[in-house]
Amino acid sequence: MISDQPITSSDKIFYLLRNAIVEGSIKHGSKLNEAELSTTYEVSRAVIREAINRLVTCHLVERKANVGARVVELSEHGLIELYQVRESLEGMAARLAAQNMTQQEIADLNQLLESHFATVKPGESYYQEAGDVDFHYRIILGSKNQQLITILVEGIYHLVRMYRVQFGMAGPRVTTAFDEHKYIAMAIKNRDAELAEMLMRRHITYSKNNIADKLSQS
Amino acid sequence: MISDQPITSSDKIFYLLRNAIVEGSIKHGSKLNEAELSTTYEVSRAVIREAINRLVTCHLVERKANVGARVVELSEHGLIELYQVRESLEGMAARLAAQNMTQQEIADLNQLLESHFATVKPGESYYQEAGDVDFHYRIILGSKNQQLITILVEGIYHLVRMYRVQFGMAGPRVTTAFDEHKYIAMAIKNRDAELAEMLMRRHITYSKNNIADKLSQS
DNA sequence: AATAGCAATATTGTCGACAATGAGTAAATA
DNA sequence: TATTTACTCATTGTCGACAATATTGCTATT
Repeated sequence: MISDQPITSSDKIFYLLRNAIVEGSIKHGSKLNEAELSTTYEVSRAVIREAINRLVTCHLVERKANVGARVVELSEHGLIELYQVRESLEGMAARLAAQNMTQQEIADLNQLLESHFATVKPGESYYQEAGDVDFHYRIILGSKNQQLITILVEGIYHLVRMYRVQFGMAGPRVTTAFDEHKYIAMAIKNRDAELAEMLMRRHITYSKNNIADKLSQS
Repeated sequence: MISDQPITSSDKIFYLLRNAIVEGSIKHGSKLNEAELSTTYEVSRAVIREAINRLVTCHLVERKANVGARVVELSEHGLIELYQVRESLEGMAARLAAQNMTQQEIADLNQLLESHFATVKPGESYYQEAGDVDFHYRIILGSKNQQLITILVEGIYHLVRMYRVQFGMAGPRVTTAFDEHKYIAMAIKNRDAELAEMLMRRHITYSKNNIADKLSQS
């Protein structure tokens, strides 16, 4: 799979801004001033506008006519909504993955889990961050449903990452999440679409509740 | 709910183009030439670009750097994928609607069904077109999940309509679809989220299969 | 002092021109 | 004749300036 790297100016600015927004160096809810960005990044306003439009496309930014663009607001309520959508879409992704992944892809998925099991120390948060995302991505791509892949990879997942980073969601749930992943992988291996969907939905519901608990404490 | 009408030039062009694409007067898969559109609609290329970007946002158009924008291609395979996503998202919408719709909204929903039942003659395709969409919209909005609403109303549904129009999907299934709607509404009225989701998923699966059968005949 | 209206300013929307890139064509070479 | 290469043309990307709109701050009036 050849990934076309950023050729155009707007591309670069888009990636820069997206990173800044996800990482929080541009705060959520803040306004994006075109002229200002234009001078700081040393490109024309047209480029900035183009980049902002692409940010709108992935739901990281909202724009009002004649008023301007703002980074989306983050809230506990918004996070719940996001996870409800994830539950629905990734459940379907798991179902389709059980039907459509090749034997090779399934083997790779299991190998990924084993390598994680080997390297991860209990209580370490590495797994949650990189490994978890990796696992979910493989299943999403394994669905082979382009519509689904686009919505999740280009739309939802940057928002998910934004919440993870800015709400500081790493923490425990490492080992339990690992087991959940294991069972999902097993269902896929058995080509049990029903079960794969159900387990994935439970997996996401669990982590939603886990997050909601944490937030209400703080 | 106050809907802000098209103020800006790009707005108008966006709506015009979207209509033309959905209705098929701009063919699926065809290229969008910026200069050409600019002269026919008598606006600058900037507003055309803006409009095209918004079409990209609702997945009706795809753009490649330095090459240009094309209307998405329609195919039987693409339609199946679309309906899988609908099944997943609208299932969740029905679940949430059962939890979140007000008593008033539920009453209105039932009244809508009754008025359809009164006016619709068997074999008439009116119901499929307007009534079906109306029913589904109410449930989507009833979910009260903004993320979900945006994805479906701004993204998926224009594509659905595009397939409906251009693949000529009206046909029968009127009366059976009506019954399915009735049972979904009942589940929502009883606040049975589980059942509402299940029935909605089945409803969409049925119509997917119905369409697939038709297409393979022709 | 509070508010309404108005003027000044800041910001976004739109425009036409130029630069950069891709696509198509014809000539040149093997 | 097939293939490569250089050139031309068509199309998209980027720019700075101007127009239209929203926001802000001031003044006047009650």
